[in-house]
This record gives sequence, C-alpha cells and structure tokens, in this order.
Amino acid sequence: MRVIFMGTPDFAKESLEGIYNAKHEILAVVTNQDKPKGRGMKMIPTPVKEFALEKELKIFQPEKVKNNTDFINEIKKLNPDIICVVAYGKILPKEILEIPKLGCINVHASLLPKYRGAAPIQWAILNGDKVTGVTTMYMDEGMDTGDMILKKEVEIGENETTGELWDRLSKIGGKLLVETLEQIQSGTAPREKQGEDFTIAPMLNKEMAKIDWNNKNVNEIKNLVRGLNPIMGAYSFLNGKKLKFWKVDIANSLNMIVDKDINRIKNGTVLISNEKDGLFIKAKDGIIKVLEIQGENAKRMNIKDYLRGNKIIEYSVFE
RNA sequence: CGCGGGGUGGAGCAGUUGGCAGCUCGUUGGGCUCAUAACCCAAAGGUCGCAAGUUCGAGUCUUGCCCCCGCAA
Repeated sequence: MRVIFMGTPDFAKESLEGIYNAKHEILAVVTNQDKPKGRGMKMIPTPVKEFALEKELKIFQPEKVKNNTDFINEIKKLNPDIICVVAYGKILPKEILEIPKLGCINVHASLLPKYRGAAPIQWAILNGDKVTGVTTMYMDEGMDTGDMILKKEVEIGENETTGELWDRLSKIGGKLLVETLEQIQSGTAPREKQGEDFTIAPMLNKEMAKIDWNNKNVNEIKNLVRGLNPIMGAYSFLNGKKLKFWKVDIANSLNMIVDKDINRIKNGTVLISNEKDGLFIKAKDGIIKVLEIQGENAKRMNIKDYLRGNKIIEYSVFE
C-alpha cells in the first residue's frame, strides 16, 4: 500500500521499520522537529528521522500541522492509501484525517478503551497492572477515541520497568501494525467501537516522582519506582540531598530485621545500611529493600557499590 | 555560550592550612572451619586525566587542553 508514516520516538521507529520491511510503499515520513538535547543542547534528530534518513525516505518536519495549508497540500498531493500514526506528538486536524481513502490508523500502547492518552505504559506499571497490550485503531478527532481494529494482550512482569515494557510493546506494536495493514488491504479488518467505559492515562508530572513514605504502601512504592524507570526516577530526600531509587524490592524475610516496636519508628527510616546486606527502609506496611540508587550528580549504581563510598547512617530518615 | 558534578590501585569513595597517597570492598597467598559468599593473618596493585606554571616541595594553588557524568528537553 501507499503509506505515509507519522511518528517520533523509538517506539514509533519499530512500527516504521515493520511496514518498511513489509514492503509497503512509504511515500513520506512525518516526524517532530529536531530538538536541542543532552549536554551542550545539541540538535538531535528523532529516532524516526534517523531511520528515514538511513533508508532515504522523504521526510517532513512541520513545526505545526493545524492550519498549515502548505503541509496539508503536500500530503494530499502524495495521495496516500493510508496514514499510519504512532506516537507522533501532535494532534492531527480533521482535514488530514480525511485525506487517505482507507483512513488514518494509530498504534496505542494499551488495551483500549483503557488508558487513553499520553502515558499508557507508565500508568499500567504505576497501577501495578498484570496485563496490558497494544491496540490499533482508526483515528478520529478525539484523543485515542477511534474505532478499534486489532488488539494484542501482553503480560507485565512483576519486576518489569516502564523502559522494559516500552521496548517490548514497541516491537509488538510494529508487528500488530503490519498485521492491521494486511487485514485492511484484504478487507477483513474488524472495526469495533470503544464504548464509554474508558480510563485516561495523563502525562506524568514531577511531583508524583517523590516517594510518600507516610501514605504509600510497599507495593505502591515499588510500582512507583519501576513505573518511573527510566523516565524520571522516584526520589526521596535524605539530609537535604536528593537520592533517586531505580530499583527496589519488598523485603520478605524480615527475620533479620528488628523485632523491636517497628511500628513506632517513623516511615522512611533507614533500618539497615551496610555494604554487605544493602539498604532497607521502613515503609507504612513493610520494608523496602533498595537495589539500585543514584546520588546527586552521580550515575546510577548498584546499592552495594554506592554504600562502599557513600555512607548512609542507620536510623536517618528519608523525607 | 542552558545549569551543575567529577576524573586518586580492579570497584565505590576520603584526602584537612601544600609536607611519606589513604578507607571499604574486591584480587592473590596463608590460617581457621564439616563447610562457606562467614571469620582471622599477610601480600600484591596508583604515571593522583594530560600539559605547562608557582614552590625547597603540588593529589592539594594557577593556566590551558582532553574525557566522563547528572539535571533540563
């Protein structure tokens, strides 16, 4: 088919690669503009652009698409059969959605109608879900509200991080998109309305990254840590210094731990801290074992490496 | 010129007013032990990122350069 692809991050690149390898004719690739990134604010092309450059595909990087008649006319001129959109980062106006005969389709990283919106993968982990998935759909003007085509269910590992799930879903999404295109081409693609029983996965904000030792239970803390890895990292303050937690677990064998009145100890208190056993912190309903940590201006480290050079005093309190 | 941190044995760090280069872990050898990732004893291992300068003397002060990392997107 004659396809125009729109997408930006690595998640979208997998889908582009999928349809490229499936021998569809890619008329053009639309991606976000290069952004200054990293130290020194160097301009970095998007992963989708890198792939498009490598394969010498036609590239568009409009600053905005809404009311951009030049851009819209270019798309019309290419006369695509279908437009595939995967994590493009901009909302497409009706005028563009109406261009391709077969419509615009989208890959979304959740089992719709659950988790419409910007951060479906993150929220699936943050909420401790056991299952999530990928859905392809026909786009309409709403935010992830279009009719669904295919779904693929995926189990979430107990210790899986957002980054790991992100990688898996991006590959699965690519395959599902290819399959969706096949079915559309052969006229066998299903079309199902989403219904009203939906939830929304809004963008993450910074405040939620701080660990609330007093109100969160151990499961919530663990889910927060793995849900924010590697996006932001969950953090907590110790003696005014910000420490990020990248990997934690729930301590189950508490025998080694004090049998004193643990309940009278403040939540967030360091119970054990040494390079042999690691770092254990009291939470509301249990004990958090820290596995990977990052100090201010430092890189991520295994907890034992960290404690070798940075002392954390027992009975100091995380806040 | 976006903001900031840092380069010291294999790892993570300390190094005070310039004055013999240290700590914990790891490694190697030995000991203890039914046994061990545990414990005890011993040893090896460093051009203190590179270059120049100040000085009797620089890891430490000055200047230039290289490299790494965190935040922010």
